[in-house]
Amino acid sequence: MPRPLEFDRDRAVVRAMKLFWSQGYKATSLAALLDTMGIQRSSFYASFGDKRSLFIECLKLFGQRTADLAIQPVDADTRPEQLIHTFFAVTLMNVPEDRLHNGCLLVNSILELADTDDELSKLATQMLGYVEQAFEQALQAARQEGRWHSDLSPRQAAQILMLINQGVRVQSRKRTPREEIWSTLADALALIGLGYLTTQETHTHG
Amino acid sequence: MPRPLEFDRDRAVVRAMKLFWSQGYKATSLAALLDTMGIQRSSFYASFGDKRSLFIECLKLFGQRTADLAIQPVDADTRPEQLIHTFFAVTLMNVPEDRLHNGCLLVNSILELADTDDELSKLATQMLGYVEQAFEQALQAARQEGRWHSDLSPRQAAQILMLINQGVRVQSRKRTPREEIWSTLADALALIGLGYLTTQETHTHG
DNA sequence: CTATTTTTGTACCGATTGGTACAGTAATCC
DNA sequence: GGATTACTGTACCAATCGGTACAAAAATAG
Repeated sequence: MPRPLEFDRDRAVVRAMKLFWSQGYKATSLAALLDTMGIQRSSFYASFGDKRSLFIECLKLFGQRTADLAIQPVDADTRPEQLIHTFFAVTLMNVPEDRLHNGCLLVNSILELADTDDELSKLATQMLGYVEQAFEQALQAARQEGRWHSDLSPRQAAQILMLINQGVRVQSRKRTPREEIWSTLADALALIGLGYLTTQETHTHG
Repeated sequence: MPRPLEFDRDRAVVRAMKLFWSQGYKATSLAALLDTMGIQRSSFYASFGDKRSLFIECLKLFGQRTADLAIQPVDADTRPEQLIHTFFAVTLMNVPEDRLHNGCLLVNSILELADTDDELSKLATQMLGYVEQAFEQALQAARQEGRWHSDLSPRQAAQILMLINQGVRVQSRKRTPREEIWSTLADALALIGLGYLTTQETHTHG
């Protein structure tokens, strides 16, 4: 009976996410969202209900994607160095210039909304927590199978890893040169016994 | 001839700074500023010119205060561990609960304004750079006088220190328990050869 | 007193905010 | 065809935004 399918909903959410990612929640106006998503005002409220509701969708999407990257290679012969290396390569190094300067949507949102919208900030914090958990589990597994040795517990190492990760996202939001971020990151990882990166890494811009 | 002095200008700036610090630049309305500063609209524009100009003053004030804390103890017998320890104790640990959750105004501003106001974001980045320079100079001096030994250069260590610092500010903007931040920080510092902190630190709330 | 200047207190401005309402159109099923 | 539903497009809403204008009051100096 009805007019068949909607427009491409998933694409629209991804586009909205990218806009929130670069501009922040408050600074992204509804008009800008409609423009980027390529839909009309009426369709927007019919499909997403609210600017805030859409933002929640975006946070969850971003968090899911990020956590997936941190879990991905769980086969028994990959060393944790490789896991960490891949994570930072995909989310930081092998990323186009403009996306690099966006930092991390979760970190950005936590800082922006900590005092104005606790609920949203908490959600972003929670999503980032999943990433830290993924780190910890990977290190835990690696330790049990003798693929990682350190004085630190997996928990401790994961926490420091998240500290470093957050620091890097701030660093990339400034316009710090790629190579400087990379080399500092490499130095820091080496200290936790997760050294692996070299400064001669290829820069594949996607 | 004229009506004598103004109101207390410095106090007003400090109050504005605290508001920006907790809420961010965009989320802080002029009405809220006037209320906190205790002045009238007309006086505001006469004394500060602009919301943006006032914010610049606040960034510089905050940056100056923070950098001073990082330079302060330069006498020849203080070890860099003590310098770092004091820095984090004063700016993180011995701080009232509400202020802890504000994070760092510079970091907050860099993230919030990176895409909407390059000039402000650059300014915040610059002020934070002074802090990193202070770290580096302290480590440089300490190394020359044999008070610090590490495989890392002072530059490298200062960069990692800033990475950790930024990570900690994000961590405190989430509502991570004080003790957890502190212990992770202690673990991280120990790795750069700047271990000093203990988890039994006194919590002096000012 | 008068002159000068900085306050206070309102009133107002155009622009933009997120959100609602609704008429018209197009695409499907029966 | 008619019924139903999802779209486009526009008009509109109250609220808030940062900023300006200006009259009245208050505090100094002479």
